[in-house]
Amino acid sequence: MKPTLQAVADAVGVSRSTVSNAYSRPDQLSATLRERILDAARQLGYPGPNPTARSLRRGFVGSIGVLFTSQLSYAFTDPFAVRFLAGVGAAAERHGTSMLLVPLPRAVTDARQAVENAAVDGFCVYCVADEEWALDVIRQRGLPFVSTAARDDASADERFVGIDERAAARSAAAHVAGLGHRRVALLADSVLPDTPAGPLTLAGVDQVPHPTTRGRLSGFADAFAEVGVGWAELTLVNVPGNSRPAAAAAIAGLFDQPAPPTAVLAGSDVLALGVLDALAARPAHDRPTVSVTGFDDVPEAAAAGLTTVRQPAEEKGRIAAELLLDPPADAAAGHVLLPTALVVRGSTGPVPRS
Amino acid sequence: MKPTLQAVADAVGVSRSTVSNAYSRPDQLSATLRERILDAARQLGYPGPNPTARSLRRGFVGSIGVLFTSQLSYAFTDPFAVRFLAGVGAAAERHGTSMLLVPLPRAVTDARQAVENAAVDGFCVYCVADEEWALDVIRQRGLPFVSTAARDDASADERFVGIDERAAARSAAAHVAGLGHRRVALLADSVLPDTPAGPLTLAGVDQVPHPTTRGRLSGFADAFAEVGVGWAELTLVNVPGNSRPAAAAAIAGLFDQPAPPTAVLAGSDVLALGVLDALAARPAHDRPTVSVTGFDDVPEAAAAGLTTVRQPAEEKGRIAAELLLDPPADAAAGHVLLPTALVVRGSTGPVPRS
DNA sequence: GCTAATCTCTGTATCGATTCAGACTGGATC
DNA sequence: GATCCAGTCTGAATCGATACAGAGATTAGC
Repeated sequence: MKPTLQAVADAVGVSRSTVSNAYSRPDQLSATLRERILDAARQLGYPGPNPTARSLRRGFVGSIGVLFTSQLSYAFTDPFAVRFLAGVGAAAERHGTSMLLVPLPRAVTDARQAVENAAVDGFCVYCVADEEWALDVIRQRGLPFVSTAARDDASADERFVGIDERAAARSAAAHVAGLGHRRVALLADSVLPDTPAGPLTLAGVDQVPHPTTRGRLSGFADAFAEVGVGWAELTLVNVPGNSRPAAAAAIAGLFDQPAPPTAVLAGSDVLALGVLDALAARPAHDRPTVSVTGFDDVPEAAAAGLTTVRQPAEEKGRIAAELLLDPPADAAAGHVLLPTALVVRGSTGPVPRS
Repeated sequence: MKPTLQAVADAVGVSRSTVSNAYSRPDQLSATLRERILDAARQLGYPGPNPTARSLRRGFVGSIGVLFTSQLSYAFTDPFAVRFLAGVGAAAERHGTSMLLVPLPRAVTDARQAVENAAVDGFCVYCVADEEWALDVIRQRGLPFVSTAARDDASADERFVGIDERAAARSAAAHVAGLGHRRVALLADSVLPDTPAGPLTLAGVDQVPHPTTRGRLSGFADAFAEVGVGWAELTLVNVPGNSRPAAAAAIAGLFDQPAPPTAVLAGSDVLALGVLDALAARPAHDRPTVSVTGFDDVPEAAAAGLTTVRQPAEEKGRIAAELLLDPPADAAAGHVLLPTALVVRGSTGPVPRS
């Protein structure tokens, strides 16, 4: 059994308080006594104050949680998420705070418990799916949090960092529309929960539950509405999961249809790269010329020559953590909108004449 | 002030124990009473048992620490580290355990404190630099840990997962030696601590403090010793930090020297890619033909056509976490050696005749 | 009908520290 | 010589739960 602080106190013949002070408040006792205590502690093999006990008494933990509403391993697979984490990590480092990555079980009840049991002082919520229940739990616990997806019902004092998803998506779509494309497919991850991969008919974009996805699809639709292409004329394709293979599989059949799309607007670079994969997989003589756009501008996008919308990934993570760890006095400053930019590369071009 | 478990007990008129049981041991009380308690808790806004208090009493935390003996942001920059983390994450997920990423301040005293204060049940130590002090602290705390770098002084019961660095490196070097290269540069991250970038003279490879680096350099040296090229004839190049730009900067001057190396063996893919960057940065007419090898086989390596040594990254992370969370009864099983494979791609070729 | 087993629930001890009001000592101040 | 003060150290209260032995009430077994 490891000795406790009490054991050290007994060994030196001082009170528990004094030993505690030797560790946490050196100015509260004479240097000589402090040395004596530290020596005794070394001799006894006292590992220093127990972090958990300390947290309990102090009322804070010294670590922030990062919540991915999906598999934890996903967080490391998605290049955008990784860069986001890097940003959070940089801020955490600056504040001497640890990051707790909490895996969420599939079952909602278990997932709620996971959030309830996380020993953290606050959460950065990186949203990849519907997260409302998670925010409920966090609020219930009375913990501060920063969200990265704009929600309609967000109260004014909720901290947020993100982009104008709709405007950003619109810029990409306007570029494609400007190139003359009118037969267009929109590709998104988990348009509706538990829906199979492939084309999907939806009365309107407002049916999409996930705010980020809804925002991007709205932006795409906006740009095409402007050139006279209505929502019903756009092909919406669902991908279950944000991965290249999933996107490739979901889109594959589309190009063999009577009037295939001449452009595919994807909700993320990962999906867009999957589309490029699907195209590359076809024999050269049967490979349609399709314009493809992504979203995020992950490192791989540049290498693949993908036209995409850039958003500052690390910055997003860094600011999310900063907002959490060092909340601005002004509530308005707690709502940060980051800039985006359309990055045009080789993956988009004019409609081929055929 | 959030209500405590006691408050709920009072509201319902039962003992604290019973409320506790309602949460943690539903089988210890009648279903009806349990419902009554949970209802009251909801009404009062009780956030559920305080995770810290619970951890203190239970004696464990439910999370494992991942220790990077370097900047935390590095962990997300190095593709190999990211894949390692993904593996740890997958295992953590399986066990319902969280991962705590602990940033380490530069100053050793502060860094020690960070490890002392981490609320975790054990550590996966991903080594990027000398870690001996960290292991000391962990041992002192009496926490279990798994290391990924083989150390000479490791006691038999210490858990470990890694590769035979020396043999793996040797395979790469043997390939290059077989192609006829004799003027060769070895590139490694932080050969000696706090040493400037660039060529470095070292009496022998045993002077390198970091076991992983030492292992790989030894392997390189082994292969060349076999074809009659001694340690002194090899050019050792130090890179401060495992990054492409750093590697490019460190190697840049080398090709303008009288008898430039015809091959560069790098201690990691990231460094090797940096070498390729440095070469690509030169004007075409002044670009020497240099064989380059890496180590790890990160995703980018394939795209760049880099010859490298593959080691299973996620597997390493997964097994590290498994060894920690589910220790094998047999001590020998706690020491896992993963397979490696030489992957020959376009970045290596015969010595050009000039 | 009596003992044993089962089900619920309670009370007390405990996890390992931090906090804060105050006791004590030995100068400095006037 | 009384007062004040700064510097040290102590003790009791507290953070918010869980563990475990055991008290009562029921049910089961024979």
